Amino acid sequence: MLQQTQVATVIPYYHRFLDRFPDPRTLANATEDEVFKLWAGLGYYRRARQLHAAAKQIVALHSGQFPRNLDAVLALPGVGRYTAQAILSFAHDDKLGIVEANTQRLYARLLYLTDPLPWSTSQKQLWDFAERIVPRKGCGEFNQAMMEIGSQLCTPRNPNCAECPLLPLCPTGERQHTDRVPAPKDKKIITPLTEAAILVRNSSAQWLVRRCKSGERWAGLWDFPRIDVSDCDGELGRNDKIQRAMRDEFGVKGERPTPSSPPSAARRRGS
DNA sequence: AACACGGGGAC
DNA sequence: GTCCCAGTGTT
Repeated sequence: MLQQTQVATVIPYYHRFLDRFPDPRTLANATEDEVFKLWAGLGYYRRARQLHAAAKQIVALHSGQFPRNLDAVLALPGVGRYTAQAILSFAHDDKLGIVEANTQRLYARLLYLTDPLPWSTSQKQLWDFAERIVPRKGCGEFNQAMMEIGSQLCTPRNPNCAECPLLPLCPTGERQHTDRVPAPKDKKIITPLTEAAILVRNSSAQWLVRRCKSGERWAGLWDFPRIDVSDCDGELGRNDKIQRAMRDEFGVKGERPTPSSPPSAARRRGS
């Protein structure tokens, strides 16, 4: 859950999830639908599917006991080097380093690493550093302490170098170069997109939904019929494309607006 | 190496 | 608005 998601956001989901799925076997026996239900709203839904698959793998290959060995943990779906080494260092104090958002930024500054962080050469330097600095004992606590310094003091903007115990060891902080190390990421280009969602309800208050196709956003998830109308010019063009999509893509015969039928709010808006 | 994946927090 | 978040898997 914590992959690319802030701790404070995760906490309520985490409690509800563990309440329902307290161990790998319970999770493995659940349906995907129920797993998704407790994940809904968190985003990155692939993680839910992978966690479910990981639970099944733990039952199938490890008798329902979470594996103790690095290669076995790394082989779980959705578990990469960071997650595997975090788990084993926290849970068993294995002597393993970690690089994630917080320690990546902190270690880049301690190394005065000016290369872009996505470069494989940068990643290697960060992981080598992470593995080199961990103590033989108390490694898990050390890793979490580094993450805490990264998140509470060594922040992306305006880090609190004055209160940082590592300032004497930090060339970036000493030179006040925290605004250029690590190197700022390339600006993300946003492509404008306008979509229409079509809400169809029958007399039993059931709503029409569909499963998103692969290659499409939210592939495999359920959604209202939804189409890209970015290329449409004005309400008439949009409604026309929506009508066609309803018929051709979704096989639904839309009720044609007639002058006699009272115009709904949705129709007026062209939604 | 670059990209997709999601929703929200912080400023 | 903009940047970023306890990354991973795929292309």
